[in-house]
Amino acid sequence: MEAHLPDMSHGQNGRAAGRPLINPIAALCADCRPANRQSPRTNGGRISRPDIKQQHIVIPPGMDIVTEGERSRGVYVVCDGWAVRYNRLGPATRQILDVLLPGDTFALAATISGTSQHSVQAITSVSVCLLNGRQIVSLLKTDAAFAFGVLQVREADERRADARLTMLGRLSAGEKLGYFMVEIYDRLQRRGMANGKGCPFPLRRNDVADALGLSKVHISRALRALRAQALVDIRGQDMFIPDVAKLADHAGYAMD
Amino acid sequence: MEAHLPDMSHGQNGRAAGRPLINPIAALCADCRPANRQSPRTNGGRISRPDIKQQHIVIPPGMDIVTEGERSRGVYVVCDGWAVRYNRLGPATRQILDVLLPGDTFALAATISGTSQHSVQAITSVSVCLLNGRQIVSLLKTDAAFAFGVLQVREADERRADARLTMLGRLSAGEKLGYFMVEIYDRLQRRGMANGKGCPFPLRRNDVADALGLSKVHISRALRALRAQALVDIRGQDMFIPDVAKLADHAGYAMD
DNA sequence: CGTAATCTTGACCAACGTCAATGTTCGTGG
DNA sequence: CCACGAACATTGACGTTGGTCAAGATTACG
Repeated sequence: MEAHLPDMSHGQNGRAAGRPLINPIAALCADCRPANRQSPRTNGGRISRPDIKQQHIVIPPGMDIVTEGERSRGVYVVCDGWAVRYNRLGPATRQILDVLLPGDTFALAATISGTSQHSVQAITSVSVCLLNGRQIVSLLKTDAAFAFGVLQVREADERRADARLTMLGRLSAGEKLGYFMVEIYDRLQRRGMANGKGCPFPLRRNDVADALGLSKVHISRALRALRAQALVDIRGQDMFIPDVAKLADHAGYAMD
Repeated sequence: MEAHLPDMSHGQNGRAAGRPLINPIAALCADCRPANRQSPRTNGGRISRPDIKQQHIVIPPGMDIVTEGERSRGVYVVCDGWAVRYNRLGPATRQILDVLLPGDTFALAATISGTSQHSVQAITSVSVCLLNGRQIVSLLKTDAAFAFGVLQVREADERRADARLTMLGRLSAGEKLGYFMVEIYDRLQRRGMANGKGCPFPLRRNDVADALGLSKVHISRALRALRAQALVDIRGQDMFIPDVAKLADHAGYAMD
């Protein structure tokens, strides 16, 4: 696999490449989110609006934060920990749609449409900030700059989703696994949550399998192959990537 | 496969189920789009804004309308014909991300971020309306109701993308094919472009293969199996679905 | 009517899934 | 500190799905 999957960067305008996109919804919770404190950039003077009611919740590992079909309780910001967004297809089958990392938001679509179309499960212990859905919607309907900022983040998410679809459709198991891991590494690295050689990785083999549409047994085999090529390794709750560029190249992941 | 994939409906609020979401961008081109004329519902009095410059273009089958990496030329509305949004992974490999039908829009993300991350190819002869990107962006930045409407459509698209990811990851070839066809039928039917038993289907086996991550040979085999079960048939440029509910059930597609 | 493109079919093969046995890790209580 | 059990991970053996190759059949179109 030589060709590269589409660019995953968050560059927001050709001229502003390199500046990460600020999520205006996550910014509402800037005071409570460690990942935010590290990038106190401009966001139109809208850091921390006291009029949006907030509620902090800590969810233990394995528990669902929102469930498919349930009525929206508001918009969530992940302050700490990892979660996954998933769909269930049967009692023993699920597809993980995305991994949610600190600084990500979820359940906006559910808030706009009324009910959630997917579940979100805590992988580690997760601390979230719940924002008042009604107020978010009214802000979106009246504040164009806010709505535009959210739309920008949405479009960037859509690119990531497109790239994930491409890799699910066309890569081999080993490439999928490499792609998945380097994508997570890259996202964490941009948030200052990775060092040059690795980052946390609390997902189980089963979770990885559910994200890539493979069996957990095959994840073991594919990982062994990647390990043998010194592309990536998982030890305990952490992943190590000896040469990020090499892994990205192997998986067709465009870094910048 | 008994369980259903997530609901694809465009119901915009629990209370407003059944009313299709209006795409505010497509509405700017209401006067030129057949599919729009059939649903002259309220969209805040914003039907047809003469101040957004428009240009009509007809693209012959097989030609790219936008190309990955190229600078945005504006936002497009499909007035007539079919196109596909895709990523190329090599000279002989591509992944189709979505099928674009009359009434759909594309290249908004490219307009917001500067360059396009994917290509769009005409399947049939396609007639599009090109809207001025700068003016769309300035409208998004100043008109909150407009931006909110676009965000709503985006969220609905994201649901469809989530469901597609789920099916790509977890369904068998036959289920994927059934899902793909009934999804297209459903989308056309909502736009009044299908009768009770079928609809146009100008895609080649190769296109279907590229959309589902399968080989074109296997598409033939899977189609034969579906045909044998009287679930769906393709004859020439049209598809026929004897029993839509039965096919939807087979593929785990949630109709309403 | 002839040529090119597309579609179908069969034969064969590689990738991945499933099952089941064995290792490993980690938390818990003695 | 050690013993135990539960959850998770790895490995091997084997079956199935879907890919590849190549040869006809069909369709579209000049």
